[in-house]
Amino acid sequence: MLNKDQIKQLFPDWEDGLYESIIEHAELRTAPAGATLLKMGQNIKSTMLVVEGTVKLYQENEEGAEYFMYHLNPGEACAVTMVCNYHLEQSQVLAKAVTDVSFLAIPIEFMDKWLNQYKSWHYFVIRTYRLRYEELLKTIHETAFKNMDERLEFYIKRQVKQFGNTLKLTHQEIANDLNTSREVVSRLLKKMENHQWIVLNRNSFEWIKKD
Amino acid sequence: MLNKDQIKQLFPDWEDGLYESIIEHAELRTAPAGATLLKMGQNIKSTMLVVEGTVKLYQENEEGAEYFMYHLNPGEACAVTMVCNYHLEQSQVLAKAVTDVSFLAIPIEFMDKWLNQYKSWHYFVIRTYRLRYEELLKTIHETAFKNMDERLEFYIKRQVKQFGNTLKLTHQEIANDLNTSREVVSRLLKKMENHQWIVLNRNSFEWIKKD
DNA sequence: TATTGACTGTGATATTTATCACAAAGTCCT
DNA sequence: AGGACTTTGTGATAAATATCACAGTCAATA
Repeated sequence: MLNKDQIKQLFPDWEDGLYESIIEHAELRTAPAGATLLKMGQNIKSTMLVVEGTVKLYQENEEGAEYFMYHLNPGEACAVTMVCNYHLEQSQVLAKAVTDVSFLAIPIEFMDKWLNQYKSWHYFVIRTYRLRYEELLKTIHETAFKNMDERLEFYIKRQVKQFGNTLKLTHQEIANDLNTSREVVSRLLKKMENHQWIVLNRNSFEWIKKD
Repeated sequence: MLNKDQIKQLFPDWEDGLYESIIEHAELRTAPAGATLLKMGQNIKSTMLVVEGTVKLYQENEEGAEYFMYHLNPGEACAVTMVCNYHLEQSQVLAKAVTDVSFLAIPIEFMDKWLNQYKSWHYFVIRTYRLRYEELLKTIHETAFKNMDERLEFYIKRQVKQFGNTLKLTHQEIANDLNTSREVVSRLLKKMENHQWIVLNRNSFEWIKKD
Protein backbone atom coordinates (compact mmCIF):
# COMPACT_ATOMS: atom_id res chain seq x y z
CA MET A 1 0.00 0.00 0.00
CA LEU A 2 1.04 3.59 -0.55
CA ASN A 3 1.90 5.78 2.38
CA LYS A 4 0.12 9.00 3.22
CA ASP A 5 2.63 11.27 1.49
CA GLN A 6 2.44 9.33 -1.72
CA ILE A 7 -1.32 9.55 -1.77
CA LYS A 8 -1.19 13.20 -0.83
CA GLN A 9 1.03 13.96 -3.77
CA LEU A 10 -1.48 12.45 -6.18
CA PHE A 11 -4.58 13.72 -4.43
CA PRO A 12 -3.73 16.95 -2.66
CA ASP A 13 -6.09 18.95 -0.46
CA TRP A 14 -7.83 16.02 1.13
CA GLU A 15 -8.59 15.79 4.80
CA ASP A 16 -6.23 13.79 6.98
CA GLY A 17 -8.95 11.35 7.89
CA LEU A 18 -9.62 10.64 4.24
CA TYR A 19 -6.01 9.68 3.61
CA GLU A 20 -6.19 7.35 6.53
CA SER A 21 -9.45 5.83 5.37
CA ILE A 22 -7.87 5.25 1.97
CA ILE A 23 -4.89 3.53 3.53
CA GLU A 24 -7.17 1.41 5.65
CA HIS A 25 -9.75 0.39 3.07
CA ALA A 26 -8.34 0.84 -0.43
CA GLU A 27 -6.45 -1.88 -2.21
CA LEU A 28 -3.52 -1.06 -4.47
CA ARG A 29 -3.90 -3.07 -7.65
CA THR A 30 -1.85 -3.29 -10.80
CA ALA A 31 -2.64 -4.30 -14.34
CA PRO A 32 -0.42 -4.76 -17.39
CA ALA A 33 -0.70 -2.66 -20.53
CA GLY A 34 -3.69 -3.74 -22.56
CA ALA A 35 -5.64 -5.23 -19.66
CA THR A 36 -9.34 -4.56 -19.39
CA LEU A 37 -10.10 -2.90 -16.08
CA LEU A 38 -13.84 -2.56 -16.42
CA LYS A 39 -16.24 -4.10 -18.91
CA MET A 40 -19.51 -2.70 -20.11
CA GLY A 41 -22.43 -4.12 -18.17
CA GLN A 42 -20.17 -5.35 -15.41
CA ASN A 43 -21.32 -4.83 -11.83
CA ILE A 44 -19.32 -2.09 -10.21
CA LYS A 45 -17.78 -3.23 -6.96
CA SER A 46 -15.15 -0.60 -6.41
CA THR A 47 -14.11 2.89 -7.31
CA MET A 48 -10.89 3.33 -9.23
CA LEU A 49 -8.32 6.08 -8.56
CA VAL A 50 -5.41 6.05 -10.97
CA VAL A 51 -1.96 6.03 -9.34
CA GLU A 52 0.40 5.23 -12.19
CA GLY A 53 0.01 4.87 -15.92
CA THR A 54 -2.74 5.79 -18.34
CA VAL A 55 -6.22 4.37 -18.67
CA LYS A 56 -8.41 4.66 -21.76
CA LEU A 57 -12.18 4.98 -21.49
CA TYR A 58 -14.43 3.61 -24.22
CA GLN A 59 -18.00 3.14 -25.21
CA GLU A 60 -18.69 -0.32 -26.54
CA ASN A 61 -21.58 -1.62 -28.59
CA GLU A 62 -23.34 -4.98 -28.75
CA GLU A 63 -20.95 -6.37 -31.35
CA GLY A 64 -17.90 -5.41 -29.33
CA ALA A 65 -16.97 -2.37 -31.43
CA GLU A 66 -15.23 0.30 -29.39
CA TYR A 67 -15.26 4.06 -29.34
CA PHE A 68 -12.58 6.01 -27.56
CA MET A 69 -13.77 8.78 -25.24
CA TYR A 70 -10.91 10.00 -23.07
CA HIS A 71 -7.83 9.21 -21.01
CA LEU A 72 -7.43 8.97 -17.25
CA ASN A 73 -4.09 9.93 -15.73
CA PRO A 74 -2.54 9.58 -12.27
CA GLY A 75 -4.53 11.59 -9.75
CA GLU A 76 -7.72 11.18 -11.77
CA ALA A 77 -10.64 8.91 -11.12
CA CYS A 78 -13.21 6.99 -13.05
CA ALA A 79 -16.50 8.87 -12.73
CA VAL A 80 -18.57 5.85 -13.68
CA THR A 81 -17.39 3.83 -10.71
CA MET A 82 -18.24 6.53 -8.17
CA VAL A 83 -21.56 4.96 -7.50
CA CYS A 84 -23.87 6.35 -4.88
CA ASN A 85 -26.69 4.50 -3.21
CA TYR A 86 -29.39 5.94 -5.37
CA HIS A 87 -28.05 4.67 -8.60
CA LEU A 88 -27.57 1.72 -10.86
CA GLU A 89 -24.32 -0.05 -10.54
CA GLN A 90 -23.68 -1.43 -13.99
CA SER A 91 -20.78 -0.01 -15.87
CA GLN A 92 -21.71 1.90 -18.97
CA VAL A 93 -18.15 2.18 -20.14
CA LEU A 94 -15.16 0.03 -20.97
CA ALA A 95 -11.84 0.89 -19.31
CA LYS A 96 -8.49 -0.41 -20.51
CA ALA A 97 -4.94 0.04 -19.33
CA VAL A 98 -2.85 1.71 -22.03
CA THR A 99 0.42 1.32 -20.14
CA ASP A 100 1.11 -0.76 -17.10
CA VAL A 101 -1.04 0.84 -14.45
CA SER A 102 -1.55 0.84 -10.73
CA PHE A 103 -4.67 2.12 -9.10
CA LEU A 104 -6.46 2.32 -5.78
CA ALA A 105 -9.62 0.25 -5.60
CA ILE A 106 -12.11 1.36 -2.99
CA PRO A 107 -15.15 -0.84 -2.30
CA ILE A 108 -18.24 1.13 -3.23
CA GLU A 109 -19.84 0.70 0.19
CA PHE A 110 -17.53 3.50 1.34
CA MET A 111 -18.81 5.97 -1.22
CA ASP A 112 -21.85 7.11 0.71
CA LYS A 113 -20.06 7.00 4.02
CA TRP A 114 -17.21 9.14 2.77
CA LEU A 115 -19.51 11.58 1.04
CA ASN A 116 -21.07 12.14 4.45
CA GLN A 117 -17.83 12.17 6.30
CA TYR A 118 -15.32 14.07 4.17
CA LYS A 119 -16.02 17.34 2.48
CA SER A 120 -12.86 16.97 0.43
CA TRP A 121 -14.11 13.68 -0.95
CA HIS A 122 -17.34 15.34 -1.92
CA TYR A 123 -15.47 18.00 -3.82
CA PHE A 124 -13.31 15.40 -5.45
CA VAL A 125 -16.34 13.50 -6.72
CA ILE A 126 -17.90 16.65 -8.15
CA ARG A 127 -14.66 17.67 -9.78
CA THR A 128 -14.28 14.22 -11.29
CA TYR A 129 -17.75 14.29 -12.78
CA ARG A 130 -17.29 17.75 -14.10
CA LEU A 131 -14.00 16.97 -15.83
CA ARG A 132 -15.36 13.78 -17.40
CA TYR A 133 -18.52 15.50 -18.45
CA GLU A 134 -16.45 18.09 -20.27
CA GLU A 135 -14.43 15.41 -22.00
CA LEU A 136 -17.61 13.77 -23.18
CA LEU A 137 -18.83 17.08 -24.59
CA LYS A 138 -15.65 17.35 -26.65
CA THR A 139 -16.06 13.81 -27.88
CA ILE A 140 -19.65 14.47 -28.92
CA HIS A 141 -18.59 17.64 -30.68
CA GLU A 142 -16.07 15.78 -32.82
CA THR A 143 -18.33 12.85 -33.50
CA ALA A 144 -21.43 14.80 -34.37
CA PHE A 145 -19.98 17.57 -36.49
CA LYS A 146 -16.73 16.45 -38.04
CA ASN A 147 -15.64 14.21 -40.88
CA MET A 148 -13.19 11.42 -40.39
CA ASP A 149 -10.13 13.45 -41.42
CA GLU A 150 -10.78 16.04 -38.74
CA ARG A 151 -11.73 13.44 -36.18
CA LEU A 152 -8.49 11.63 -36.85
CA GLU A 153 -6.54 14.84 -36.39
CA PHE A 154 -8.31 15.51 -33.09
CA TYR A 155 -7.61 11.95 -31.99
CA ILE A 156 -3.92 12.21 -32.83
CA LYS A 157 -3.59 15.52 -31.03
CA ARG A 158 -5.09 14.00 -27.91
CA GLN A 159 -2.61 11.14 -28.14
CA VAL A 160 0.28 13.54 -28.69
CA LYS A 161 -0.74 15.46 -25.60
CA GLN A 162 -0.68 12.21 -23.63
CA PHE A 163 2.35 10.47 -25.04
CA GLY A 164 4.41 12.97 -27.01
CA ASN A 165 5.02 13.42 -30.71
CA THR A 166 6.00 9.87 -31.50
CA LEU A 167 3.02 7.56 -31.26
CA LYS A 168 3.28 3.80 -31.20
CA LEU A 169 -0.03 2.94 -32.78
CA THR A 170 -0.96 0.74 -35.69
CA HIS A 171 -3.55 1.89 -38.18
CA GLN A 172 -5.79 -0.91 -36.99
CA GLU A 173 -5.66 0.29 -33.40
CA ILE A 174 -6.58 3.81 -34.43
CA ALA A 175 -9.41 2.49 -36.59
CA ASN A 176 -10.76 0.56 -33.60
CA ASP A 177 -10.69 3.64 -31.38
CA LEU A 178 -12.53 5.71 -33.97
CA ASN A 179 -14.91 2.95 -35.02
CA THR A 180 -13.87 3.11 -38.63
CA SER A 181 -11.85 0.79 -40.86
CA ARG A 182 -8.13 0.31 -41.15
CA GLU A 183 -8.14 1.26 -44.84
CA VAL A 184 -9.75 4.61 -44.14
CA VAL A 185 -7.15 5.39 -41.48
CA SER A 186 -4.28 4.32 -43.74
CA ARG A 187 -5.46 6.58 -46.53
CA LEU A 188 -6.01 9.57 -44.27
CA LEU A 189 -2.63 9.13 -42.59
CA LYS A 190 -1.02 8.97 -46.01
CA LYS A 191 -2.69 12.26 -46.86
CA MET A 192 -1.39 13.79 -43.62
CA GLU A 193 2.07 12.60 -44.56
CA ASN A 194 1.74 14.31 -47.93
CA HIS A 195 0.75 17.50 -46.16
CA GLN A 196 3.78 17.01 -43.91
CA TRP A 197 1.76 16.75 -40.76
CA ILE A 198 3.26 13.40 -39.84
CA VAL A 199 6.11 11.04 -40.68
CA LEU A 200 4.94 7.47 -41.10
CA ASN A 201 6.84 4.44 -39.86
CA ARG A 202 5.92 0.86 -39.31
CA ASN A 203 4.03 0.53 -35.99
CA SER A 204 4.43 4.21 -35.26
CA PHE A 205 4.43 7.71 -36.65
CA GLU A 206 5.53 11.14 -35.61
CA TRP A 207 3.45 14.28 -35.42
CA ILE A 208 5.46 17.13 -36.95
CA LYS A 209 2.76 19.65 -37.84
CA LYS A 210 3.44 23.05 -36.35
CA ASP A 211 0.40 25.17 -35.64
CA MET B 1 -41.18 33.74 -6.11
CA LEU B 2 -42.23 30.22 -5.21
CA ASN B 3 -42.98 29.34 -1.62
CA LYS B 4 -41.17 26.67 0.32
CA ASP B 5 -43.71 23.94 -0.31
CA GLN B 6 -43.65 24.49 -4.04
CA ILE B 7 -39.88 24.24 -4.12
CA LYS B 8 -39.96 21.23 -1.82
CA GLN B 9 -42.28 19.41 -4.18
CA LEU B 10 -39.84 19.85 -7.06
CA PHE B 11 -36.68 19.31 -5.06
CA PRO B 12 -37.47 17.03 -2.15
CA ASP B 13 -35.02 16.00 0.57
CA TRP B 14 -33.25 19.30 0.88
CA GLU B 15 -32.38 20.93 4.16
CA ASP B 16 -34.69 23.65 5.47
CA GLY B 17 -31.95 26.21 5.27
CA LEU B 18 -31.40 25.46 1.62
CA TYR B 19 -35.03 26.14 0.77
CA GLU B 20 -34.77 29.42 2.58
CA SER B 21 -31.56 30.34 0.80
CA ILE B 22 -33.23 29.58 -2.50
CA ILE B 23 -36.18 31.79 -1.64
CA GLU B 24 -33.84 34.54 -0.56
CA HIS B 25 -31.34 34.46 -3.41
CA ALA B 26 -32.85 32.73 -6.41
CA GLU B 27 -34.81 34.56 -9.05
CA LEU B 28 -37.80 32.96 -10.75
CA ARG B 29 -37.54 33.60 -14.45
CA THR B 30 -39.67 32.62 -17.38
CA ALA B 31 -39.00 32.18 -21.07
CA PRO B 32 -41.32 31.45 -23.99
CA ALA B 33 -41.13 28.31 -26.09
CA GLY B 34 -38.20 28.49 -28.47
CA ALA B 35 -36.18 30.97 -26.42
CA THR B 36 -32.46 30.43 -26.03
CA LEU B 37 -31.60 30.16 -22.35
CA LEU B 38 -27.86 29.69 -22.63
CA LYS B 39 -25.54 30.15 -25.61
CA MET B 40 -22.31 28.37 -26.26
CA GLY B 41 -19.33 30.41 -25.10
CA GLN B 42 -21.51 32.62 -22.96
CA ASN B 43 -20.25 33.49 -19.50
CA ILE B 44 -22.19 31.60 -16.89
CA LYS B 45 -23.63 33.91 -14.27
CA SER B 46 -26.24 31.71 -12.67
CA THR B 47 -27.29 28.14 -12.15
CA MET B 48 -30.56 27.03 -13.66
CA LEU B 49 -33.09 24.78 -11.92
CA VAL B 50 -36.09 23.90 -14.07
CA VAL B 51 -39.47 24.57 -12.46
CA GLU B 52 -41.93 24.21 -15.33
CA GLY B 53 -41.64 23.11 -18.94
CA THR B 54 -38.99 21.32 -20.89
CA VAL B 55 -35.52 22.47 -21.83
CA LYS B 56 -33.42 21.01 -24.64
CA LEU B 57 -29.64 20.80 -24.38
CA TYR B 58 -27.47 21.00 -27.47
CA GLN B 59 -23.95 21.04 -28.68
CA GLU B 60 -23.31 23.71 -31.25
CA ASN B 61 -20.49 24.14 -33.72
CA GLU B 62 -18.76 27.15 -35.20
CA GLU B 63 -21.24 27.46 -38.07
CA GLY B 64 -24.22 27.36 -35.74
CA ALA B 65 -25.20 23.76 -36.50
CA GLU B 66 -26.85 22.08 -33.54
CA TYR B 67 -26.81 18.62 -32.07
CA PHE B 68 -29.42 17.51 -29.59
CA MET B 69 -28.12 15.83 -26.44
CA TYR B 70 -30.91 15.56 -23.87
CA HIS B 71 -33.95 17.10 -22.19
CA LEU B 72 -34.24 18.75 -18.79
CA ASN B 73 -37.53 18.48 -16.92
CA PRO B 74 -38.98 20.15 -13.83
CA GLY B 75 -36.89 19.25 -10.78
CA GLU B 76 -33.79 18.83 -12.90
CA ALA B 77 -30.84 21.15 -13.25
CA CYS B 78 -28.34 22.17 -15.85
CA ALA B 79 -25.04 20.52 -14.93
CA VAL B 80 -23.02 22.93 -17.01
CA THR B 81 -24.10 25.95 -15.03
CA MET B 82 -23.17 24.43 -11.66
CA VAL B 83 -19.83 26.11 -11.75
CA CYS B 84 -17.44 25.85 -8.86
CA ASN B 85 -14.56 28.18 -8.10
CA TYR B 86 -11.91 26.02 -9.65
CA HIS B 87 -13.37 25.97 -13.07
CA LEU B 88 -13.96 27.81 -16.28
CA GLU B 89 -17.21 29.59 -16.56
CA GLN B 90 -17.94 29.52 -20.26
CA SER B 91 -20.89 27.51 -21.36
CA GLN B 92 -20.05 24.53 -23.52
CA VAL B 93 -23.65 23.87 -24.37
CA LEU B 94 -26.67 25.54 -25.87
CA ALA B 95 -29.94 25.40 -23.92
CA LYS B 96 -33.32 26.17 -25.44
CA ALA B 97 -36.85 26.22 -24.08
CA VAL B 98 -39.01 23.66 -25.87
CA THR B 99 -42.22 24.77 -24.18
CA ASP B 100 -42.83 27.88 -22.14
CA VAL B 101 -40.58 27.39 -19.15
CA SER B 102 -39.95 28.83 -15.72
CA PHE B 103 -36.78 28.24 -13.82
CA LEU B 104 -34.89 29.33 -10.73
CA ALA B 105 -31.74 31.27 -11.47
CA ILE B 106 -29.16 31.24 -8.70
CA PRO B 107 -26.12 33.51 -9.00
CA ILE B 108 -23.04 31.31 -9.17
CA GLU B 109 -21.35 33.00 -6.22
CA PHE B 110 -23.62 30.88 -4.04
CA MET B 111 -22.39 27.61 -5.49
CA ASP B 112 -19.29 27.28 -3.34
CA LYS B 113 -20.98 28.66 -0.30
CA TRP B 114 -23.86 26.23 -0.53
CA LEU B 115 -21.60 23.30 -1.26
CA ASN B 116 -19.94 24.07 2.04
CA GLN B 117 -23.12 24.77 3.86
CA TYR B 118 -25.68 22.23 2.71
CA LYS B 119 -25.03 18.55 2.40
CA SER B 120 -28.24 18.12 0.44
CA TRP B 121 -27.06 20.63 -2.13
CA HIS B 122 -23.84 18.70 -2.47
CA TYR B 123 -25.75 15.52 -3.17
CA PHE B 124 -27.98 17.30 -5.60
CA VAL B 125 -24.99 18.55 -7.60
CA ILE B 126 -23.45 15.09 -7.75
CA ARG B 127 -26.73 13.54 -8.77
CA THR B 128 -27.18 16.15 -11.49
CA TYR B 129 -23.76 15.51 -12.92
CA ARG B 130 -24.23 11.78 -12.79
CA LEU B 131 -27.58 11.88 -14.60
CA ARG B 132 -26.29 14.20 -17.31
CA TYR B 133 -23.14 12.18 -17.72
CA GLU B 134 -25.25 9.11 -18.36
CA GLU B 135 -27.35 10.94 -20.90
CA LEU B 136 -24.20 11.98 -22.72
CA LEU B 137 -23.02 8.39 -22.80
CA LYS B 138 -26.24 7.36 -24.50
CA THR B 139 -25.89 10.16 -27.00
CA ILE B 140 -22.34 9.12 -27.82
CA HIS B 141 -23.44 5.54 -28.20
CA GLU B 142 -26.02 6.45 -30.82
CA THR B 143 -23.80 8.89 -32.64
CA ALA B 144 -20.71 6.74 -32.77
CA PHE B 145 -22.21 3.38 -33.65
CA LYS B 146 -25.51 3.86 -35.44
CA ASN B 147 -26.69 4.86 -38.87
CA MET B 148 -29.16 7.63 -39.42
CA ASP B 149 -32.22 5.36 -39.48
CA GLU B 150 -31.49 3.99 -36.03
CA ARG B 151 -30.48 7.38 -34.70
CA LEU B 152 -33.74 8.81 -35.93
CA GLU B 153 -35.66 6.03 -34.21
CA PHE B 154 -33.79 6.67 -30.96
CA TYR B 155 -34.49 10.37 -31.29
CA ILE B 156 -38.19 9.84 -31.86
CA LYS B 157 -38.45 7.47 -28.91
CA ARG B 158 -36.86 10.06 -26.66
CA GLN B 159 -39.36 12.63 -27.89
CA VAL B 160 -42.26 10.22 -27.39
CA LYS B 161 -41.14 9.63 -23.83
CA GLN B 162 -41.14 13.38 -23.26
CA PHE B 163 -44.23 14.48 -25.14
CA GLY B 164 -46.34 11.43 -25.94
CA ASN B 165 -47.04 9.60 -29.19
CA THR B 166 -48.07 12.60 -31.24
CA LEU B 167 -45.10 14.81 -31.99
CA LYS B 168 -45.38 18.31 -33.36
CA LEU B 169 -42.14 18.46 -35.24
CA THR B 170 -41.32 19.38 -38.80
CA HIS B 171 -38.80 17.33 -40.74
CA GLN B 172 -36.53 20.35 -40.79
CA GLU B 173 -36.56 20.62 -36.99
CA ILE B 174 -35.64 16.97 -36.63
CA ALA B 175 -32.90 17.35 -39.20
CA ASN B 176 -31.44 20.26 -37.22
CA ASP B 177 -31.44 18.28 -33.99
CA LEU B 178 -29.66 15.35 -35.63
CA ASN B 179 -27.33 17.48 -37.72
CA THR B 180 -28.48 15.96 -40.98
CA SER B 181 -30.59 17.29 -43.85
CA ARG B 182 -34.32 17.63 -44.21
CA GLU B 183 -34.42 15.35 -47.25
CA VAL B 184 -32.78 12.52 -45.36
CA VAL B 185 -35.28 12.83 -42.53
CA SER B 186 -38.21 12.96 -44.95
CA ARG B 187 -37.10 9.80 -46.70
CA LEU B 188 -36.46 7.90 -43.48
CA LEU B 189 -39.80 8.97 -42.01
CA LYS B 190 -41.51 7.82 -45.19
CA LYS B 191 -39.85 4.44 -44.75
CA MET B 192 -41.05 4.29 -41.14
CA GLU B 193 -44.55 5.05 -42.36
CA ASN B 194 -44.30 2.18 -44.83
CA HIS B 195 -43.24 -0.10 -42.01
CA GLN B 196 -46.22 1.23 -40.04
CA TRP B 197 -44.09 2.66 -37.27
CA ILE B 198 -45.58 6.12 -37.67
CA VAL B 199 -48.47 8.01 -39.26
CA LEU B 200 -47.34 11.15 -41.05
CA ASN B 201 -49.18 14.44 -41.02
CA ARG B 202 -48.27 17.96 -41.90
CA ASN B 203 -46.29 19.52 -39.02
CA SER B 204 -46.66 16.40 -36.92
CA PHE B 205 -46.68 12.63 -36.86
CA GLU B 206 -47.71 9.86 -34.55
CA TRP B 207 -45.60 7.00 -33.24
CA ILE B 208 -47.66 3.80 -33.50
CA LYS B 209 -44.99 1.12 -33.44
CA LYS B 210 -45.59 -1.45 -30.74
CA ASP B 211 -42.51 -3.15 -29.36
C1' DT C 1 17.72 -17.58 -45.35
C1' DA C 2 13.20 -19.09 -45.64
C1' DT C 3 8.81 -18.97 -43.72
C1' DT C 4 5.30 -16.96 -41.20
C1' DG C 5 2.52 -13.42 -39.57
C1' DA C 6 1.52 -8.66 -38.72
C1' DC C 7 1.27 -4.31 -40.89
C1' DT C 8 0.67 -1.08 -44.72
C1' DG C 9 -0.78 0.70 -49.48
C1' DT C 10 -4.12 1.06 -52.86
C1' DG C 11 -7.56 -0.01 -56.58
C1' DA C 12 -12.38 -1.23 -57.24
C1' DT C 13 -16.87 -1.19 -55.71
C1' DA C 14 -20.90 -0.72 -52.52
C1' DT C 15 -23.36 1.78 -49.17
C1' DT C 16 -24.63 5.75 -46.70
C1' DT C 17 -25.37 10.45 -46.41
C1' DA C 18 -25.39 15.18 -48.42
C1' DT C 19 -26.68 18.35 -51.85
C1' DC C 20 -29.23 20.17 -55.70
C1' DA C 21 -33.44 20.74 -58.14
C1' DC C 22 -38.06 21.07 -58.52
C1' DA C 23 -42.93 19.80 -57.98
C1' DA C 24 -46.96 19.11 -55.16
C1' DA C 25 -49.69 20.02 -51.24
C1' DG C 26 -51.19 22.57 -47.29
C1' DT C 27 -51.84 27.21 -44.75
C1' DC C 28 -52.39 31.97 -44.28
C1' DC C 29 -53.82 36.33 -45.70
C1' DT C 30 -56.32 39.57 -48.38
C1' DA D 1 -60.31 32.78 -55.40
C1' DG D 2 -55.43 34.14 -55.79
C1' DG D 3 -50.95 34.71 -54.34
C1' DA D 4 -47.19 34.01 -50.92
C1' DC D 5 -45.13 31.09 -47.93
C1' DT D 6 -44.05 26.78 -45.50
C1' DT D 7 -43.82 21.96 -45.59
C1' DT D 8 -43.25 17.61 -47.78
C1' DG D 9 -41.93 14.14 -51.56
C1' DT D 10 -38.68 12.46 -54.59
C1' DG D 11 -35.36 11.98 -58.55
C1' DA D 12 -30.57 12.81 -59.78
C1' DT D 13 -26.07 13.33 -58.49
C1' DA D 14 -22.00 14.12 -55.47
C1' DA D 15 -19.25 13.18 -51.55
C1' DA D 16 -17.85 10.45 -47.64
C1' DT D 17 -17.14 6.15 -45.76
C1' DA D 18 -17.17 0.99 -45.72
C1' DT D 19 -15.98 -3.22 -47.69
C1' DC D 20 -13.50 -6.44 -50.61
C1' DA D 21 -9.38 -7.92 -52.76
C1' DC D 22 -4.78 -8.37 -53.11
C1' DA D 23 0.10 -7.10 -53.23
C1' DG D 24 4.12 -5.49 -50.98
C1' DT D 25 6.96 -4.76 -46.83
C1' DC D 26 8.90 -5.50 -42.51
C1' DA D 27 10.22 -8.30 -38.34
C1' DA D 28 10.70 -12.34 -35.81
C1' DT D 29 12.42 -16.79 -35.59
C1' DA D 30 13.00 -21.53 -36.75
